[in-house]
Amino acid sequence: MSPDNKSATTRNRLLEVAEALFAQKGYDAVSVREITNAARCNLAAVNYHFGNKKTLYMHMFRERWMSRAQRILTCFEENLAGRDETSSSSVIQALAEAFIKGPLTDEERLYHFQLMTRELIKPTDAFEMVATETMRPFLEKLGQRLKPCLSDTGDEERTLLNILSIISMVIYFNFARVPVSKIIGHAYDEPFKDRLVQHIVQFSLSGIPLREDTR
Amino acid sequence: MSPDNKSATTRNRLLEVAEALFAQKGYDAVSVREITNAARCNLAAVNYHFGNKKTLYMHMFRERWMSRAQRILTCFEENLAGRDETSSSSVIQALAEAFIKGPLTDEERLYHFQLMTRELIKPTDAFEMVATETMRPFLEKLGQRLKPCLSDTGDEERTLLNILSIISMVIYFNFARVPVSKIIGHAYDEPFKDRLVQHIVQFSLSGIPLREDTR
DNA sequence: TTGATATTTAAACGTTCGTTTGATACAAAC
DNA sequence: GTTTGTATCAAACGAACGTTTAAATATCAA
Repeated sequence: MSPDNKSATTRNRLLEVAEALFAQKGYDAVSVREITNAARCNLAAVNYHFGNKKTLYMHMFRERWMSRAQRILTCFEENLAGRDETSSSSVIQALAEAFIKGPLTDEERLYHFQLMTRELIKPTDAFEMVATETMRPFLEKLGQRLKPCLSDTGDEERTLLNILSIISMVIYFNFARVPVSKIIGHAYDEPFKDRLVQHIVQFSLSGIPLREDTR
Repeated sequence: MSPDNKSATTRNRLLEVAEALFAQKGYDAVSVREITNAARCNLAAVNYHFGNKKTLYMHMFRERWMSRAQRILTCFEENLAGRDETSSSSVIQALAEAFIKGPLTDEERLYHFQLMTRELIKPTDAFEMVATETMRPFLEKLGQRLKPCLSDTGDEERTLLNILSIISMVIYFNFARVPVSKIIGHAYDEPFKDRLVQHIVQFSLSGIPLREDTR
């Protein structure tokens, strides 16, 4: 093969279509024939390049999912670089924007969350890989950014729960786009994404706006 | 068949094991043979009682998932009946407890969220059914309870986003139990569930605790 | 007890699955 | 020109799939 002048090798096409199909349908619902047809190559190519279907899945997760997660993390830090890094609202806004607006196309973001959610429901070896190599470092970095902003309650667990709650909103408004769109009544266009980011920051900082007599 | 003296009929056993298997593995990963073996009946029983595999799935969702969602809703209202119904913290606590502690066994709750999450990733006809018959009425009821507590910002959309944010935490801390457990460092025992409920209420009411100079 | 109906059974249907095989094409190396 | 290694191909393998069939069995009112 020529070294890497063209990235659309059979191997790369396989990884690309495998990701789309596995994300949309799930591992068991996608056949090797479906993948190789979409990648315009021979049925045996999966076994030649990756050994078997399962190993193709693992390589796809490592070479596509994790590198994209890295792009989100990079985006988070770039968002933060242009702002006041010691402000809690800056950190939260940078986080929410990295996920909800972020460097990913709508399609990429959809696949990204579909794949991760499938792993959450029924973890495979890919989940362990992602947990140790991507999630934990990300949580650590996020914790380092946020802890200086939090009032020190002396309760490490509470701090973690607060961080996880922010993440829960970011993830929810990303992954449940279809039902959220239906409930709110319009699509995930750019103004609405801005609105969502603003809402997440505000909710994280002060919760829901209450009437004084109903606490 | 005798009317309903014993509920462990072949039909009911099929619905029961189908739910567990579909939740754990997903529709495509479960074979009819696996279901009928687990239900200790003949391979043809699925087609005799339900016509085909897909219809078994739909019946399972209607007769098991939705009736259980109803139990959660009932639990929410019972939780609320014993408290100050006009207090926002009471409403949020009743909601969080209904889901996180709730009337379901750990196994039931796991299946419940696994099935719903699979529908969120890749909706089937079951999702439409659940959305109109279960989710929308639930959201309406929750809105009626919460709106009197919220300061009237005159912004209907913001109110909806606030409600969805509370729901996002409730769902996240339920459905992502495995990674949350790993991150926090211990299991979902009763004290931790109480802790979670308390955290969700507090976070919803006032967000994260901040140092004054880092807003 | 009989006849009708409901349910269960073993066996087979045709299809699709993941994987393997052996042949072929095409480079660069010697 | 031959060798060597990489890549692709069509064809076939056995296994498992969802579904169908027809016979056997169970149930129960008349």
